[in-house]
Parts: sequence; C-alpha cells; structure tokens
Amino acid sequence: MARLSTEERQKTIIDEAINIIHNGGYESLSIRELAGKVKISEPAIYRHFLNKEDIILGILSRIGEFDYLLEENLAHGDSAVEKLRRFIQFHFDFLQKNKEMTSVLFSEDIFKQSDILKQKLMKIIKYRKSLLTSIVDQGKAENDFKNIETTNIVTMILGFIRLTVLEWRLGGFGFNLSNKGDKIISAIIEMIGK
Amino acid sequence: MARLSTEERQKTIIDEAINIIHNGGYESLSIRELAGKVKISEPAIYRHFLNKEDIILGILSRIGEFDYLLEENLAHGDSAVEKLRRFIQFHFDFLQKNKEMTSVLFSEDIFKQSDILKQKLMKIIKYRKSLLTSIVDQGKAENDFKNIETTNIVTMILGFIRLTVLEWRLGGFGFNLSNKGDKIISAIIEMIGK
DNA sequence: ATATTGTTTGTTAACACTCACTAACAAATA
DNA sequence: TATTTGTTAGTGAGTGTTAACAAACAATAT
Repeated sequence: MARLSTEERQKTIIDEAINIIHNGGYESLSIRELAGKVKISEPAIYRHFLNKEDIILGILSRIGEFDYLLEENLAHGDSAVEKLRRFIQFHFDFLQKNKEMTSVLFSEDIFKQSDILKQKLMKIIKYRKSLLTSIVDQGKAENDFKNIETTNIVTMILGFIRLTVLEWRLGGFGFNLSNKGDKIISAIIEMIGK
Repeated sequence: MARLSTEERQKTIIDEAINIIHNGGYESLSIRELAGKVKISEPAIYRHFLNKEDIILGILSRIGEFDYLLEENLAHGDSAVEKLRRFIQFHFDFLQKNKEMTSVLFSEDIFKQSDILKQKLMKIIKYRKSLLTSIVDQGKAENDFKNIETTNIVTMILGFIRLTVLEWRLGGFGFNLSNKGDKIISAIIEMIGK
C-alpha cells in the first residue's frame, strides 16, 4: 500500500471525502467508506487527521482556496461591472470543472454540528459577502448601479447564484453552467444597472 | 401514557420531528430521540409510520400545506405586483411565526436519500416555481415588469428569499423577518419593475 | 558501504455506542 | 370480544475511535 507522506495522504483523503459527499450526500461520509475509497485502513485515516471534524475542517479549507482564487481573478477586473461579471463567471466556470464542489461550496446547511465548524463557515460566508459588497459599492460610486441598498443587491446576487447552482445539481448537471453565465450576468445588469 | 388516536399521534410525531431538525439538524433526527420527545417508546413510533422515510414524507406534506396556504393567499391579490408582494410577505410572516419550518421549507439539500423523497421534493420545487412563474408572466403582460427572461426573474426572487431566510436562521433569528418584507419587496420591484 | 536507531505510515482486532427496526406481550378502547 | 395503541427486550448492522504491533523510511554510528 504505497506509503505516502502525510501531506500527500491528507490531500487524497480530502479529495475522496468531497467525492463521497458529491455522490451520496453528507450523511454517507463515514470513516469506513472514506478509508475504503482511499484504499487504506480506517485507523490509518487517524494518522493524518485528529478526528472526523478535522476532516471536515479540511474540506472547508478547500472552500477557502476557492475564495482565494476568486479574489485573485477579481483583481484583473477594472470596472465594477467587469468585476461582477468575473465574480459570477468564475463561480460557474469553477463549478463546471469541479462538479464535486457543488455539494460543499454552499454547505451552510450541511456542516453545522460543532461550534468550530459553524464559526469557520460563518467566516467563509462573511468573506464572500464582503467581496461582493465592495464590488457593488464601487458600482454605485461609478454611477453604474442603481441606488438600492447594497446588502439587498448582494443577497440577491448570491441567492441567484446559489439557487442556479442548486437547480443545476438537482437536475443532474443537465446543462452547461458556464454557458449560462452570460445570460445571467446580463439579466442581473438589467436589474441593477442604470 | 395517554393513548392518542393514530391521527393525533402522527401529528405530534411530525411536529417533534420538525422541532428536532430545527434544533439539531437533520442528522440528529433519530427514532430514539423522536420517541423520547414524543414521550412514547420507539416501537410505538412504528404503530403510526411504516419507517423513517415515511416520517420524512410526513414532513414534506407539511411543506405541501404551506404551499397550499400560500396559493390561497395569492388568490386575494389582484395585480401581479400585489401578488408578488403577497408571495414574499407570506413567506416571511409564516416563517416568523413558525421558525422551526425554516430548516425544512427549503430542504432540497437535506432530504435526498431515496428516490421517493427526491421525487416528492422535485414536485414541491416545481410547484412553487410555477406559482411564481405565472405571477411574473402576468406582470409582464400588465407591462409592469421588465422584459427579462421569466425563469431568470423567478430564480432571482426565489434565491433572494432563500438566502435571506438562511442568513436569518444562521444569525439565530436575530431580527424580525416580517418587518424586512417591505424593504425587500420594494428592492425587488426596483430591480424588475419598469 | 553497512548496521543501528528512531520516527512515520501502515496493519489487524476490538471497543463502546448508536442506528432503524421487530417479536412478543399487555392494557386501553370500541 | 376484537382492534388499536402502547410496552419491554433484543436484533444485526453501522458508527467513530483506540490499542498493539509491523513494515517502510531517514539519519546516524561504525
């Protein structure tokens, strides 16, 4: 059973954990199943993670990585409109290429057992909101967006993205999400643009 | 242990099941916990429901009842704008009075074990979408709404409501949801109104 | 170069506990 | 008396986790 370094093994474990949730939902994520997919014994899992909660924290870190890539991408945008376009398109492109992540990227409903997880989740949500909030504020300053309360615009856009992704997933990924980006972006611009 | 008719007992069981999910999440809904809260023995649960899935079907029926009340309320509306106002306000008023229902009303993420549950959920989602779709189409016909693709408007509004409720819940119901109705409604009207 | 040592990554076997659910029987109600 | 609603006791299967031990590897001493 080819020994791997803890770093490498941790990565494969998190990968498989996300895949298991993707295929069978969170309740199907057991140490037994996880060990089976990684092809090591159950106790070996505990060489690389303290406990199950620690594994879920690892999954949440993946979400953090997404947010990091997202912010990096936004920096290449100039106007608020362009940044908003990037914000939405980046979500769709990423999820089209990483379908497994649809189950965990908006996981507020799933991971809420322990306070530690709750707090980490809250941090992620707040961060993503703050990204979008600054874009919307910029758009208002540039006089491109309507003068609707920023929080409402932010909640609207995030809610729109979330539900679009959820419906995409429930429908078995039956259409190309990336391709829907343009239409949804222009719909949103029609709603909040001046 | 005061005997109850099956009808009455079923109601209390579903009530408690929803409360358990409300307080501890879906994964904390066990027959043991449920029987404890209802104050009967575990096997007694099976006098009134075939199995656990049957209990969850009972919960989904409650969601169906909500949708029925919602449609009834909409009928009192005249214009599309008024119906839309009712659609949103009814959600918020209902959830303000029935906080336990926040955990199950948008439960697409939670109940997806069996195909039966999946199908029943799909039915509920489609029905709610169809309600809103006809409102939006009416608003377009009355020339009150912008000519944005109906599906996009519907997804936007439902996504907006969903995320607003989710944030309300994650924040421990820290504000009055009913009171937020007016502001959110006028924000939406500003976005999609002509 | 080779043997020795300590650390890391793996194993098998078992732990106590919870899960949904059933068999057999008792009491309440019609 | 027959049916319905409850009980106690127990099923097999699954849960996360640990103890005890073995093999692979890296660093050091001969």
